[in-house]
Amino acid sequence: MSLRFSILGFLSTTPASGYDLSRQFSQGVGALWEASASQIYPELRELERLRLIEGELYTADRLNKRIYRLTEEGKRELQQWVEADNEYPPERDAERIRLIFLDKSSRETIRRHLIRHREHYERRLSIWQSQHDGIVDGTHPRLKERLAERSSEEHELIVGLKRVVFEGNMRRAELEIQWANDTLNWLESLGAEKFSHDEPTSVEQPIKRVG
Amino acid sequence: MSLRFSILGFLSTTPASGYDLSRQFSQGVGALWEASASQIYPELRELERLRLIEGELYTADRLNKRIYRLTEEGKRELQQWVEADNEYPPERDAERIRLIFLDKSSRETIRRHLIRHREHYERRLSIWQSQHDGIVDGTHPRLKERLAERSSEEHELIVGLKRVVFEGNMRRAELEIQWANDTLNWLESLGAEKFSHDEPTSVEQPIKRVG
DNA sequence: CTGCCCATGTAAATCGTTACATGATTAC
DNA sequence: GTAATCATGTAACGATTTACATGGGCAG
Repeated sequence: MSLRFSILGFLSTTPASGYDLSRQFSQGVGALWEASASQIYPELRELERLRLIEGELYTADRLNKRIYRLTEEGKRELQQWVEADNEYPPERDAERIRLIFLDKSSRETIRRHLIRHREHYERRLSIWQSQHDGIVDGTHPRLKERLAERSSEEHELIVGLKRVVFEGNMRRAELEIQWANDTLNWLESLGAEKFSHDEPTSVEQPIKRVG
Repeated sequence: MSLRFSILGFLSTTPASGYDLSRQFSQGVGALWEASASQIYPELRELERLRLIEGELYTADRLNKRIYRLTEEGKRELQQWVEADNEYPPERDAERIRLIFLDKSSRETIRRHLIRHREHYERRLSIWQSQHDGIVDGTHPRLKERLAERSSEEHELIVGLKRVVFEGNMRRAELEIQWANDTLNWLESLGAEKFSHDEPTSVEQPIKRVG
């Protein structure tokens, strides 16, 4: 159900077309919830059928697009969902499973995994960082819209909630990067000569010079 | 495919029945990869069909159970998978989405979410902590088995990999707990009197006394 | 006139959850 | 005897991915 409410959440700030949403769910909103176009279009139909959103055909720019907006019922359903207790997903971490069973592989292979792990979270960090920055410096376009229709005493809470969310995610990414570095250091510190079926190195492949 | 290889990984240490596996995937292994019995039994059949595992009927204790063990082909497939680059799952975080849109709710509701978040990770922490402890103090039964059939020079790496995995997860949990506390403090620090549509209080529900 | 972005989808397959079903053994 | 645990599943549903399909508008 979370895709449903992520869409409602987005539309609670501003109306949008399916295409707008599919771009947002692979970029902006995608920093917290990713979804593909082929998921979004059918969900929009279903949401309209349930009268939680209403679509209006928009032909002003000569393109046939449907712009969806929240209904009052949609607002109520969204509000109910955001307040409800979250059900945390089951733990499923493929990279940890790989590491657990990487004990028959070369140091170099383990190193590669840790480096890729670090790189993955460096990319994540930069995404979350840029979202965060847009929020605190006031350039985030939908946040602006959202603030515009709320009283100024509310602004600190509205901005603050979004800020702490992205700060939390940045801390997650930083942690993964640090952990990967710590683990790389630990790996280095292990006796380097012992059982290296670490690919054929210069030891295995001496350059034979004929005198 | 990760369930498949999590099962192969488990069986690479010790043979087990479907029932053994389904208990493990909701307890021990479940600390990294959770799965239900209804997922595991069909997957075991498929793995047997692919000749990656072999089942043997075991009736010694008067119960009809099938004990599965890895085939040589299964070992090779597992090794290949653990070394392969991990595909990180798309970002999908329902609790973050809720927080982002909780800006129309009372402080008390937001507080409740943060407290439940902290509690969730406190439970996770205790699970990961106990796995970790079993690994470093040498009481983890399957780790013992795994070490028994490997040379003693390998032991430091084998134990170390499992240790760093659970240390990493503990650090994740600790981070979430700290973040939740920081965010609770921030929430407290916000002017407490402003716009509290903090549940219907005595202000909204004055007791009307007929004179 | 070609390729890219806008715009909207469908179909098949995979993966996972929830609910249900069944029977045997063991502990109280 | 009855409840818990052992042991193995099936069926229906829901969520997601991947691949494919189609057509209009716009810039070089």
